[in-house]
Amino acid sequence: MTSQENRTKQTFTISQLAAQLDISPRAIRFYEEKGLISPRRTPGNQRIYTAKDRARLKLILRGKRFGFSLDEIAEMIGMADTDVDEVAQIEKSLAYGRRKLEEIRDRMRDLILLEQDLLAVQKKLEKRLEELKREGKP
Amino acid sequence: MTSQENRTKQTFTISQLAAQLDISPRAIRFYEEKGLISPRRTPGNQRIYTAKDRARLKLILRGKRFGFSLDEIAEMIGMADTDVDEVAQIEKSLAYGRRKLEEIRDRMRDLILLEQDLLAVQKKLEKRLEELKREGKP
DNA sequence: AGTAACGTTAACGTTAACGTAAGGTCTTCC
DNA sequence: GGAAGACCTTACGTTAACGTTAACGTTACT
Repeated sequence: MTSQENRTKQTFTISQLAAQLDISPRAIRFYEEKGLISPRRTPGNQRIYTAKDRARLKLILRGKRFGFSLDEIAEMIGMADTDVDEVAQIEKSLAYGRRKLEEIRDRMRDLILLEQDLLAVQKKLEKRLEELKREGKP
Repeated sequence: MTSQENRTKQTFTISQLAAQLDISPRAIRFYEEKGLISPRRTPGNQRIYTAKDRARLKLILRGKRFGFSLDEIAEMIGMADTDVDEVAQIEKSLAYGRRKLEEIRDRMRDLILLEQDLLAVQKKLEKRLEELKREGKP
């Protein structure tokens, strides 16, 4: 171990994290601008990300993959309106999160429907393909 | 039945459909520009939507809710590159659709993870809230 | 201590997915 | 048949989520 290497307190630079999560450093900085993460800094002002920060980023990306906007995600994880008092803010986030959980359950069902839709489309395409092939060489 | 009312061949105007699906007529026209739907027209050039068109729109909206872009959706349902020959196009769409189906299965798992993440966030928030309340009135 | 590789902010550019406004056409209903 | 209301196209505006320079500071290595 060179110096600052302590298996539990693994930290990353912005580009390391970006590579791991397959996004750009710019994207990560952008999420910070939006108030979704706030990593600590080195004395030289460079960002340092902990495993927790990484987990949060993964959550953000997951949310994104389901079409949630960054603003929505910000509310879900309770980092919005940091100017109001904390109790009110936390209660707001809790309520928001509960709504989003319901939404997620809806989406589960919806996802199944999407799957069925796509399966139906596939069947039709396969059928049409067979017809065309029969036409081609009868 | 007044005249053109044939329970199976229900048709809709653009604004009727928009209201049903809770989107704007402009959005529907936009999807058409993108090649996602192609409703028939009246002699006077107005769009008429069938139940099939409606189902397709629902599919589009479902796809959107999961973060698929309109271009991706276009490929999934087999309406892209209408200039190449049909067999090739259909095969392309089939392959694309299969990939997307896999993606959907991944997302199922992912959605469960997102749910767990959010539940974890909720627990933390609740805990923090209790702390704050204990502080407030000890 | 020099320098390559990486990091920082600031500011402008880009793209997808519509919104909106203008000006004209259809349909419907009296 | 004429006015209201819905529909049409065209075209420019808007917003979210980054991408892309530019101009400069920091870290790591030799």
